[in-house]
Amino acid sequence: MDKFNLKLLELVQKNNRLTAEQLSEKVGLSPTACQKRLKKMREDGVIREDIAVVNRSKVGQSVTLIVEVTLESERPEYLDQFKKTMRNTPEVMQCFYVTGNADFIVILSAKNMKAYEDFTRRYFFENRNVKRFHTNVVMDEVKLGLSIPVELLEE
Amino acid sequence: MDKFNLKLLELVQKNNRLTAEQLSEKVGLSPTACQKRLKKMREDGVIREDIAVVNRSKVGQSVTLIVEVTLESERPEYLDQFKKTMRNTPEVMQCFYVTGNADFIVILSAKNMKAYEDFTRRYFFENRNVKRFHTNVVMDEVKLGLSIPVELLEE
DNA sequence: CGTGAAAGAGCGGACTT
DNA sequence: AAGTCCGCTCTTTCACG
Repeated sequence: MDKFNLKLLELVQKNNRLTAEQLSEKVGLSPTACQKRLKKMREDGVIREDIAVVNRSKVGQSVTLIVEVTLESERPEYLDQFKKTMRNTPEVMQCFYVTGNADFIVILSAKNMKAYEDFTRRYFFENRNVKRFHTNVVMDEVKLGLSIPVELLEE
Repeated sequence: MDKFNLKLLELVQKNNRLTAEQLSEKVGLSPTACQKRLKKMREDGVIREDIAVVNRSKVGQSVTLIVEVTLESERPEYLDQFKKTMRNTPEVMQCFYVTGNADFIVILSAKNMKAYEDFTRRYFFENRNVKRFHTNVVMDEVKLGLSIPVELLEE
């Protein structure tokens, strides 16, 4: 993790379709060196995945919700079961197991509030292990990213 | 937005480095048709960006926190000021303005708890407009994505 | 890490349905 | 309007210095 790799990460976190040549100009290495480094970071799992981000509002997904979920029991088998369900549920974009008042924080996407109501029925009300949940409706996506600022990274 | 585009979106949301040929096999169109469709979706903003996702734990960012923030005043000028600060703060990965108990939900990344403590001092305790905040420490990133499930999309 | 050649992928034009 | 085929160009890849 030297400054070249950090610079590469900074760039590809914003845009992973830059060519090796474009990267090389900004990084100060040869194109091939950039590619070799990126390949290694992908193999090592430093770069976890390369994805396209879709604009929700352009594909009929107009509401985003953040739900705090508390389970009846925090026994491992119930936790794992809940995690598995969240992973396999398409509406769920993100899910975190957390300390604090709630057990899970779930970020999900829906076509409209009716669709979310249906979701709560299926996954929360009909799940005996869900003790309670509290819904926050997103009014403004102030900032939305998965990127890590290079200022915070270490060599 | 026909079924071909939806299939393409499904694929590139998981991996945008697939070649046009690989896509064509799964989609059932020619490679060129896939490229043209993707190009158009990028131009139209349906695909918003193409990014590499970095594994935080491998670059010295070991803790993720989800914070519910309540402001003293919800007057527009204060809201906007807080939003602007969040957008410009590198530690903040995501920030949502929400209805519910809190005003904002902030997802942020830090090197360790000490670094988060410093963060709270700077941005929460020293901000007179922050009435209270509640921190959830992420123990497990169960699911982490910005993707939209294709099952939910409409043609 | 850089160079250079070979293989592969992307891009655009012309033609077809 | 959209898809396919084909050829050119740019990119990636890999062996070697």
